[in-house]
Amino acid sequence: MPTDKNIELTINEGHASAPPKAAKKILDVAYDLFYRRGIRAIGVDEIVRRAGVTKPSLYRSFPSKDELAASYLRQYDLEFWERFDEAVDAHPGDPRAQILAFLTRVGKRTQRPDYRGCGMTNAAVEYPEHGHPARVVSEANKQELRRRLRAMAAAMGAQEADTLGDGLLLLIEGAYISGQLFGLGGPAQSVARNADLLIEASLKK
Amino acid sequence: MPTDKNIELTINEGHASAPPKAAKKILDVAYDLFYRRGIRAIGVDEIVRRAGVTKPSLYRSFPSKDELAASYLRQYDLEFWERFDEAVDAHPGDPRAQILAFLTRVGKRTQRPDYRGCGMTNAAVEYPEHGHPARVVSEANKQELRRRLRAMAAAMGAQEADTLGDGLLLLIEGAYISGQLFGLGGPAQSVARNADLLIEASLKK
DNA sequence: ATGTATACGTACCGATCGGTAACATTGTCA
DNA sequence: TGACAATGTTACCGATCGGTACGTATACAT
Repeated sequence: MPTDKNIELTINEGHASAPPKAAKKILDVAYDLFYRRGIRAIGVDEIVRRAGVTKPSLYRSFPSKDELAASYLRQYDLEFWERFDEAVDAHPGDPRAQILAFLTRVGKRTQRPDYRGCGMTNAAVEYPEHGHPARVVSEANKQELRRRLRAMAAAMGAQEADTLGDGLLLLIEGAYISGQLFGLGGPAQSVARNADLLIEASLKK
Repeated sequence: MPTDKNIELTINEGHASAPPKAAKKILDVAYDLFYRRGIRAIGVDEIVRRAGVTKPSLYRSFPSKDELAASYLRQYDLEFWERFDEAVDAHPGDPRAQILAFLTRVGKRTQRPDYRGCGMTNAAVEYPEHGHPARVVSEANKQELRRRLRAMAAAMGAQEADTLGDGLLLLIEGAYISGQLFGLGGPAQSVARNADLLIEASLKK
């Protein structure tokens, strides 16, 4: 009598001998399709077809397509913070280097041929209605990102720490969007350089 | 035997005594709905219903929903450059003041309760497929914006003019997205201040 | 062996999607 | 009055949308 399969699925995983559950295959396929082509653009039929399962299997693990989309974003959230913390951990006690390491990697990813930006950002654009399950996850992720960027700006000793933190967030969001708008050679490749200039200007007395 | 009603509609308009054409009502309603709620989220039935016309009228003036979306964006493009040039014309020969005037107004607009970002940017997120009619218009708009920002950065005398122009574009796109993600009090309100800092840093020898 | 619970599939639902065929009505200008 | 173009009306199309009722297969415990 599972109360919430989606959550169970994220905390469970990897019993070594457990057969590949249908829910996992569904979420994996949904992740890929939702991210690459958009949530509204993908129907549940295509998801179950490519996952090699049937529709009732989807609706036994996920209460609705909207909730499946929210589960996709929760998974995205996990992997996002892995990437973020990887850059942070690489430069202990040096927030400026942490930011630049993160943005250097973002800038590189945006130059990949089929880069599709940030799944969180894209979902918020697709679902402007407040309270939509997917949007709720997206907003929470961005709030937390903003909080951390402002904290890092303060740790750098910026005079207007909140302004700098927000400025970095604007550059990041701009890189996500420009990456998928311009493709190779687009403005997103200079996100780290511009962040560095902005930080420099914000630290100057 | 109209070859292209959409274009005729933008160059015509305003015969004073002409009865309000169906095509105009359709485009006006589509503009509002597509911008506020998204293109994929709105069906043609809702458009014609709210426009007080019928579906055949829509398809007599627009070959498809995708082309209607493209027409909406062409209209958006016109109004966008009106706003942009308004800021430019207010400060002749002073590109830095032009940028800041434009960004100050963008920052203010992002703080409105139901701000929905840039119609161009949103359309590109909704339609990642290359060659989609809506995306084509959106990409052209952004290419031109990039070109102008880089030219203005060069006119300011920035050492890395292209880097600064691209940095300003990143801030702008970030403001569009953050405006609809965070609502009131979001990071987009500081876009002009951050742009000013970035420009300052880029001009310093 | 038999009950029981879980996992899965077949087949279907009403609603809506974008788009069209065929015809009636209107206003304008000659 | 007649011709024409624009719009409206009604009804329809096949495809797809998200979602479900219901039967079946499998595994395990007793």
